Amino acid sequence: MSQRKTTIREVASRAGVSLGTASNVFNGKTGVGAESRRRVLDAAEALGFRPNSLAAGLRRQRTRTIGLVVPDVLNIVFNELVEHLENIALSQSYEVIIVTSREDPEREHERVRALLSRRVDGLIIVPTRDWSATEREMRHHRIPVVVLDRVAAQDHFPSVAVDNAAATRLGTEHLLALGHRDLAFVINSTRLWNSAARVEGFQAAMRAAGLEQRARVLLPGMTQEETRAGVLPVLTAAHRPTAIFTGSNVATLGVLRAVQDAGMSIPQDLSLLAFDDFAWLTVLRPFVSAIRQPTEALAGHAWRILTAAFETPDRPAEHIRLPAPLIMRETTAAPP
Amino acid sequence: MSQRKTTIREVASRAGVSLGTASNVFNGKTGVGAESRRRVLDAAEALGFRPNSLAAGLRRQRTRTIGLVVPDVLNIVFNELVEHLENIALSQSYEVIIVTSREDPEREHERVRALLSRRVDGLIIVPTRDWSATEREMRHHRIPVVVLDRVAAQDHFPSVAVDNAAATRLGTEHLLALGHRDLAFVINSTRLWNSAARVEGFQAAMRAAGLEQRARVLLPGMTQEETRAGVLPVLTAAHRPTAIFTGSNVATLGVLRAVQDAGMSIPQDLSLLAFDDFAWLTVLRPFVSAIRQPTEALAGHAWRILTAAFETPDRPAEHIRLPAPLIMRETTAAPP
DNA sequence: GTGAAAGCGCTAACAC
DNA sequence: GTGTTAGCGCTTTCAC
Repeated sequence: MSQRKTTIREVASRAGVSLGTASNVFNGKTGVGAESRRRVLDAAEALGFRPNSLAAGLRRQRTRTIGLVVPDVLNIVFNELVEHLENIALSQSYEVIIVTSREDPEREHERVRALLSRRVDGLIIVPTRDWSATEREMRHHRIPVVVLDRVAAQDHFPSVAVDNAAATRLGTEHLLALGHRDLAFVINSTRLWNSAARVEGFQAAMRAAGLEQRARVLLPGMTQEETRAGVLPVLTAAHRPTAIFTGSNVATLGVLRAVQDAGMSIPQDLSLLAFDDFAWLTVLRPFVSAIRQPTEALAGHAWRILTAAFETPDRPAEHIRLPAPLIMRETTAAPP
Repeated sequence: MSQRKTTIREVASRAGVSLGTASNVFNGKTGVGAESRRRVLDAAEALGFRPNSLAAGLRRQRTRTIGLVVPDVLNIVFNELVEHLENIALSQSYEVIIVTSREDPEREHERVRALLSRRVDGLIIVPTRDWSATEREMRHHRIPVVVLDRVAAQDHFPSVAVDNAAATRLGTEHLLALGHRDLAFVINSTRLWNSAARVEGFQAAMRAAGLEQRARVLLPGMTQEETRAGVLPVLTAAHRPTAIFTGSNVATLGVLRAVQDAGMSIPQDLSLLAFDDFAWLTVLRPFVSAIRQPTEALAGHAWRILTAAFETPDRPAEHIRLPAPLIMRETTAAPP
């Protein structure tokens, strides 16, 4: 389609210098005469020269590109992570290529292979439930990797996330202090390690209060619609919970719909505490109480660890866990 | 950092065939013996061969990659567009590289240059307010481009968007039919062509009703916070509007905050109609009436036009305008 | 300070 | 059906 792009060779010849000198100019190498430099830059400008990063990457064996694998790009938490990571990358002249796994292990594996083909220098991944094939691939290729958000108890790769168990323990204690005894924790699945940790924190707090048999855990599914359908019967049953703690924003949305279907009001009939906070929760009623993930700090750590691995490939894996603050708003009150 | 990756040459030698034959296998070329093919595939598997797409792209002068430029990745409309475009791309073995301009013309220009350096085959862009430099760059490089969402009256490049003026005209007529006479249209800026069209539709409907002097247009700024600050005084003034029509989701968020600050209730004190619809609008109260953009159809058209340009570089620019349906919910009622 | 030349990994043209 | 070779555009020695 497009006619041939101008090459560094053409720039050099127009500037009357050798190809090597032109290359040195574009790479900020010292030892190029001021006059030559100026002429190269002028020629590049005149010709609209855009260096071919394919060729540069091939030759240099480094692309200054990192791959970012997220389950999807509609989830606010991942959005924020992407946003921060891209800003950091740009400030250090790196590029980031975003791919999505859609919670599908096969697609995840395939997307990672595509990233590997592009010869990214490193990978930051929010893994799916079963990412063993992906993980094996990454290890085989000995590429620096940081696991973000959906971390396991002990990952082979360095990892960064919030302290999920501590966060839900704190939230549960808050609900307990309000007087609630029948609590339900709603989350998509416990096959995600971070979800499992959230459930654990909930159960630990209930156990500590001597309430383990009233600690219900609902696992309605990965989608908002499944959550709605799964939670509705629980809400309308005789012994219904007086408070619900949702473990993800997808679960929160599903529960809100179920509450709506059940014709209940929050917090009069039911208290609600959500994991993940964002703008709409503070402007439409009721203002939902939530646990906020410090996405900017998470992104910062992930980046730091990844780039440190570029310098020192065999450094021991760091595992960062950050606290997540609880923000009380209108949806948490004493039980009816 | 990483030791050398395995190359097609090593695969070929392990399979006992020539480099060219191995290449033919990976590119699905006909004319390779079944036996050779099998051995190449086995060798590749055994060695964990990942073809270097930098080298392939360099040689082939095509990357099967398209660049997608969006203002940011936190806006739900752009998220949906990204999501759909990535799915379409994948289904046709294309890759998409997403970059964000953050509403900054310089950053936009710089990001496009990066995309050009990567030798993407084509570009889909949701441009910033003043993208003349970016546009010039694209034209200079003669790369296929499709302008998405933020289209002008007559773009040089093919464009796809909703029919903004028709959508706001429809919405305004609805508000008028409810009995409102004092309307305010709130949007971030009219420097975006699509915003200008939305304002026009609003004004056209007001004019048709003989109400042009009561048609206020508020331009509080690009952020949610600026919107809140700019709208609040209007809400608390003596002659306040009885209905507000917001021209973007950023404006909607800002107006909702201002309404909150003013202690008003919707729709009792004020009606609200929003441009852009999404999940949270239907689950938190009040359920906001909105105009929904058909993002999947928009993405589909953009893709179709771009890939058509790959085949036929000089085809005349198509300009698609889709209708956007109005979804009435709880925030629009008769004036107080 | 500058230039010549090799080669990164691959595809495509061509010879066999 | 298979092998050989040139060369995509760049960076990087290494001479000068």
